[in-house]
Amino acid sequence: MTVSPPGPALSAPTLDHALGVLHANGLRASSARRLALEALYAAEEPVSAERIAGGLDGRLPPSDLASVYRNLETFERLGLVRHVHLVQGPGLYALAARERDYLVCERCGAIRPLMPGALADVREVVKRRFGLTPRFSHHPLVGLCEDCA
Amino acid sequence: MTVSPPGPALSAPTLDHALGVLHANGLRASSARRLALEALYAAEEPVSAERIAGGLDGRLPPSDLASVYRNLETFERLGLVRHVHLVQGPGLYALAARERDYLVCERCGAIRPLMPGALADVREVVKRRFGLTPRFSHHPLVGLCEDCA
DNA sequence: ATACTTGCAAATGATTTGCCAGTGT
DNA sequence: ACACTGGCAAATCATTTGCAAGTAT
Repeated sequence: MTVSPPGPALSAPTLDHALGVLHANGLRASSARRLALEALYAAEEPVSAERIAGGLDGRLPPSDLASVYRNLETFERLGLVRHVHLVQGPGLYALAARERDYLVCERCGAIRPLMPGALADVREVVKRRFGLTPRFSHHPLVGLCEDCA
Repeated sequence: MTVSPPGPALSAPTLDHALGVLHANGLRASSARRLALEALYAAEEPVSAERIAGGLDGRLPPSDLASVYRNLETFERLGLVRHVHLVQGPGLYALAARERDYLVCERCGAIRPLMPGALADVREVVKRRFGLTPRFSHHPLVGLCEDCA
């Protein structure tokens, strides 16, 4: 067990770390996988599989969409990545370390990422009262924003 | 303005009432529309457009799926019907008077309809804190149930 | 060498759209 | 009559699956 190096290691392990996790699980570090991971590290916001396959609009070489989906699923299984359903449009993927809770307006589509913990008490109330633990990072809290209500 | 007759009028207006609303909006009481409404009145639980088109598994004559979707949209516009997205599977439709809030497990798909008001305080907290008014009757509260957590 | 992977095409599921013939009023 | 509707086929969008050819280890 090694000591984490300084830098963004804890909040968002490096690409090398991700490749290490793949290797540790008997999976290969193919160029397509490297590319998908690079895209995820490069993107500031959650991105769709389509945008990853498009090389983030040309910033990176393009790759096959079906493979991107397959690899994203693999990354999720390994705990490296998480995706969120923002109600309209495709699912969006981000590094697990960048996971966030979201609020979405069902009418205008406005998306609002929240600070970690902002919904902690809501989650706790729902869990205690109904035995269901909400994951607003996967299925956001949906409703009408002030402008649309 | 007439006085509501006794009976289930308020909680779930009759089929005749629904047809009256159509008429009052210059829309026709076609047989396809009658059928879709009959299915909605007959169904105990929210139903998919597909099931309505199938005549509720044969209980009623079948009709065209695309038309069912178009008519359900019309009914929603008139406030007669509401649909809910239960995360997996197609949208489910029910008479507006039968609208309910739902809890859904993202893993096993378990669906739990709630008593009216059960989430009133949660909705209120989210509204005050973030300006977003959740509609758990349209997009349920999603998370992990006790068995899956 | 030999699994694991990719890339491409085709299938899937839910819903929408175009269009013309049919029908309620 | 005449606009509103229905029915049917085709299109869309996001995602999945099958499979033969390619490639990391």
